[in-house]
Amino acid sequence: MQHQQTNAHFYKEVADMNVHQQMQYKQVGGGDSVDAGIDKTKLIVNYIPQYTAEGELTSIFANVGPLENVRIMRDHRTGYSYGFGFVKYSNPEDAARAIEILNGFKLRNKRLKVSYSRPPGQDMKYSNLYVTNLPKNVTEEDMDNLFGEFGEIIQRTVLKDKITGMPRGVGFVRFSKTEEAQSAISALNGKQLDNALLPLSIRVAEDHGKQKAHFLEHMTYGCPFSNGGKRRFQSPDNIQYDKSQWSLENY
DNA sequence: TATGAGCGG
Repeated sequence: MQHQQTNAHFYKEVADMNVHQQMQYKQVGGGDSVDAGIDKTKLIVNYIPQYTAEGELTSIFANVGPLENVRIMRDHRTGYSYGFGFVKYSNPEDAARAIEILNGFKLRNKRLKVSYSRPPGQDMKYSNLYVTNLPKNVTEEDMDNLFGEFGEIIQRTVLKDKITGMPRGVGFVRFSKTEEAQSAISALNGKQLDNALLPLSIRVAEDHGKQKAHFLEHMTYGCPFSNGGKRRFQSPDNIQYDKSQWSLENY
């Protein structure tokens, strides 16, 4: 029984993640399964809160080692953040450590997900699926069992009624690859599940992100409280966050 | 009928 990691704080962070995140973490930590041709200095950061500036992300990631580049992806007109970005380190060892240390890092209302960026040109388009007519007692685990055989599930949610907390029979499943999502559609769309009133309906989810960015652009247009027609979201570099939660000296 | 933000320059 030998553990490589001895840091209790880090274990707690991992324990707080959901099962899928832990699987992903092990995969990255294990290395072999995702190695083929990836740039070991380039990371993708997901679940970046709105109103996070590049400077703030830099101040977090630069604690691990020197950076080449930090970028948060935004709607180019409104500046509305898509909630993910890229961090490039000078050294691959630092990038690996950043995954270990900062994956799951709590930033305001989110937990950052830090992982290696995929090689360019790998196709993830149309890999997010919108599912309806799920059984009313469906759980996240049921979703994993139902969809897991068609590929690597990146993320899934069962939408719940805001008041009762009961599943609404609606959910999202995001696969790693286009063809995985496609095969799930072909196999499961129209399938009658036990406990469900109607046959499953599965479609590629629409890209509401762009729509929302566009909508918000019109919100600020001509609004007396907007900043003089400069239709950009403020991304202050001086947002405070609680550094006490993640002292790097422990690592 | 639809979340939160999973792959750019």
